[in-house]
Amino acid sequence: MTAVDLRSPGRPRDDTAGPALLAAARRLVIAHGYEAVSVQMIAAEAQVGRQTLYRRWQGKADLVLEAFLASAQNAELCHADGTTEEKLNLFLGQVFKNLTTDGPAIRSLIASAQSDPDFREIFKQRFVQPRAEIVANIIQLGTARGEIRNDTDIDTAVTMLHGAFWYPLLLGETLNYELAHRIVRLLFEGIGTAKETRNSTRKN
Amino acid sequence: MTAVDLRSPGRPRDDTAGPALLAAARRLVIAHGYEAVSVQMIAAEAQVGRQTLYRRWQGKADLVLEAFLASAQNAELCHADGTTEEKLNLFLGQVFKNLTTDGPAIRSLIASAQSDPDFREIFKQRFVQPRAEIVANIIQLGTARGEIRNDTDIDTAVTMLHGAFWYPLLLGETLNYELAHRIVRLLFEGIGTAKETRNSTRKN
Amino acid sequence: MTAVDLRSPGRPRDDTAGPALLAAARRLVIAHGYEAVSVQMIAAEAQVGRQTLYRRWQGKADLVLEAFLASAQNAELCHADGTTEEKLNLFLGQVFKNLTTDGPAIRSLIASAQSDPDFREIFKQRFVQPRAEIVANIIQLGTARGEIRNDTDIDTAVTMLHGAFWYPLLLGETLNYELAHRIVRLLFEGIGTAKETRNSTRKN
Amino acid sequence: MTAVDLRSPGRPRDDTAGPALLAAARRLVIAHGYEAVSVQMIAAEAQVGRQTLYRRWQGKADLVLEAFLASAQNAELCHADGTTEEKLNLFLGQVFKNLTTDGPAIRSLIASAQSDPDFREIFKQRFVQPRAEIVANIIQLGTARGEIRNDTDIDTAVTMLHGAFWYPLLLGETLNYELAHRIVRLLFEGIGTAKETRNSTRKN
DNA sequence: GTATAATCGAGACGGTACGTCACGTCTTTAG
DNA sequence: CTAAAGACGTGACGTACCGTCTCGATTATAC
Repeated sequence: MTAVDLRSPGRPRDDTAGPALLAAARRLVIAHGYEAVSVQMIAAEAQVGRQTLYRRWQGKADLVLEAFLASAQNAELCHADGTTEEKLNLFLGQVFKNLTTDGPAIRSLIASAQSDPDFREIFKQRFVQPRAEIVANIIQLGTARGEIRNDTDIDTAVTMLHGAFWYPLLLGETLNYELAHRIVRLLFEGIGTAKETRNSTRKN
Repeated sequence: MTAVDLRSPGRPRDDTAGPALLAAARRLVIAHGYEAVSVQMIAAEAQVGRQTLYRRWQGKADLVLEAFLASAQNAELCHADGTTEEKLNLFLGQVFKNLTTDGPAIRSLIASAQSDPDFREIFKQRFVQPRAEIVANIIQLGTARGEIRNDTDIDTAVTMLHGAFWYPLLLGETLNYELAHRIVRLLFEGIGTAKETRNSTRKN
Repeated sequence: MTAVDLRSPGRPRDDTAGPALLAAARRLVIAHGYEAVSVQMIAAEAQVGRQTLYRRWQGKADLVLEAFLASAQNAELCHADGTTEEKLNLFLGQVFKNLTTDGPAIRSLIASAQSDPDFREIFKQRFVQPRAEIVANIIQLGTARGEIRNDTDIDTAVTMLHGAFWYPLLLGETLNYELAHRIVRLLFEGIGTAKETRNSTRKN
Repeated sequence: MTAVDLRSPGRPRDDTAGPALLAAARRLVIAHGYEAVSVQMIAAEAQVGRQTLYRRWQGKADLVLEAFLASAQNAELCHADGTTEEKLNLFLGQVFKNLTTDGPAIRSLIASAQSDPDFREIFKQRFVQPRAEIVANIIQLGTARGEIRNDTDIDTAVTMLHGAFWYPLLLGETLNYELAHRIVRLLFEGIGTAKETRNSTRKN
């Protein structure tokens, strides 16, 4: 009774309002795209007052971002067995699957992210970083198992792997399993013929 | 001599107005970002009527896109001599250099591109495609010269190379020569150890 | 008691905004004329957002009309004593007095009214009709009192009396008491000499 | 050849352009109303450049006014025989007939006239005055013939007669022969009963 | 109980930018 | 020098959102 009750007086917030807004935002942005959706529409869809939204988020961008971060959260797992190549295939395949539904919306997001550095930072931390770490882990494990060259530049590899799907995503091209496999394949093999010259050229 | 005179009647368009608008748009968007710049401001900066802008472009997005497309146009051909790797390094280096100044603005652009499929298509055709072809050519030439494996999946290679800079660009990370080199290096070498197994696995 | 609370939810309209807009409109239109006054100016003069204006009226015409309708509203009374002729004199005199200040603005109004049938209808209902009824009442009372011929065509009489001031008003001529008296006089006497022939000519 | 040729050099004005513009203006204003017709439309309808219009008139109002003044010119003189009452009936009937077609357009005109004093003056001189004189003449002749009381206030009578049709015209009501007759009748008879008291009341 | 206080939906508020329209002027080539 | 054509700068229009504010009503704790 003493320290327990720190709740402020007054009517407590409606716990259903937040989730309802997130869901509404997701639905509408997927349906019509970020720009075409107004704060008004989201609040109406959630059957909530507009002020209730502003009480919880800074504005549209803030809300919509969270709506999709939440949805992308479940990109965990991937601690599957199999070779490193198989694991990367699996990872990329899953990412592609998610982006098939959310793609346009995610595009909308990264769009808005461009106009706001803070937004971009949050986006990186909560959306990009986790995925980068998964890939980094897979690759690192691969080097330990001898499937990945142990002088591999992991950061760059991660960058390329992700770029390989961000790029077509942003251009509105379809992401399918076949592309995923081709990307992973290429990443493993490289395009060069002169494999043995590597050590010498690497010097400088 | 008869065929010479195809000019339409009426006062000809002011040839300085278009470039002035493009330049003004570039300047302002670089300075303040896409969202913060209004059509009014651009017209005023260009010392031109607002209607003159609408006579040449659909709206702000259209104009600003072209402003940066034009600036990127001079990504000249890279018919430099040297090995394929050197050429790719050079290409990527140049792209990075351009993006160092225009990066934020380009980000603004691709942002807006997301909300409009038509816009995205134009963006692809005029900004992405030309660069993709340059890289494709370089690689193709490389296969002929034996520097690139002749079973290389060129499309995927191009995708990866571009993704490799779009990705950090959109995340607001710095693009420098060192990254360019690392990307090209990795693309050549691949990350896999089992180079000899390639032909067998490639079968399916 | 339950029926008392019919107020709609949401923030109530600012009761000062409407009158402020009307007053601003009146002031500006009198000062500069209808055409020279923009919606922007009126809103600014009233220290009110432009949208607040559009929330209450269809547009400039609508607002300005009401601004002058309101000002003319106080043309009620006239339930003065006296003979019918004195009452008509009083009525017409009052109308003239009002039009002396508002004349130019009213002209602006009826001007715009011509281009919009809806506008014209409103104008009739709220500006013309009430006055017509006042006059009709005065005349009807006059017939009961034996001051007006009981076979008088009241509608036509009303039309003539009003036309008698609309006409000079629209032509920009001054309206004074003397004119008012002359009109009423003429209306009473008629211009014909052969008063007794009336019944016979009336037949056809 | 010497003194004869005072014509200025260069291409001569196209004499058909002016009339074509007037006709086009009349047609369009009758069809759509003054406000809805743009200078552009008139020029296009007349198959003439826009500048050609501005070379001959100040602007739309100027042109349209002349277009209808010209059309009204043929309000021929009504030197018909018959009693004064018959003549006034005939005159008013003709005016009403003209206004049946041109009414809406004339309304548009007087509308615009309100915003421009010069315009209004021209309108009065060329449209109103001639008709006023016709009526004045008829009445004057009537007094000579003993059909009109010789102490009649002619100016006021003229004003009332014209107001009697301007008023319903501006309110968009139909003008027909029956109304014309009722107006003339009322004007002759007056509405008062006490005809014999006239001379005494007239004193003051 | 009765304050006090924060929440809720609703909607008006002052702003700002948008894209359209018409204006009257200016600038071409052709006659 | 005029003609047709049409681009030019200007400025008002009405619409759409933005983020804030102000209501009455509701729902909790605190006295």
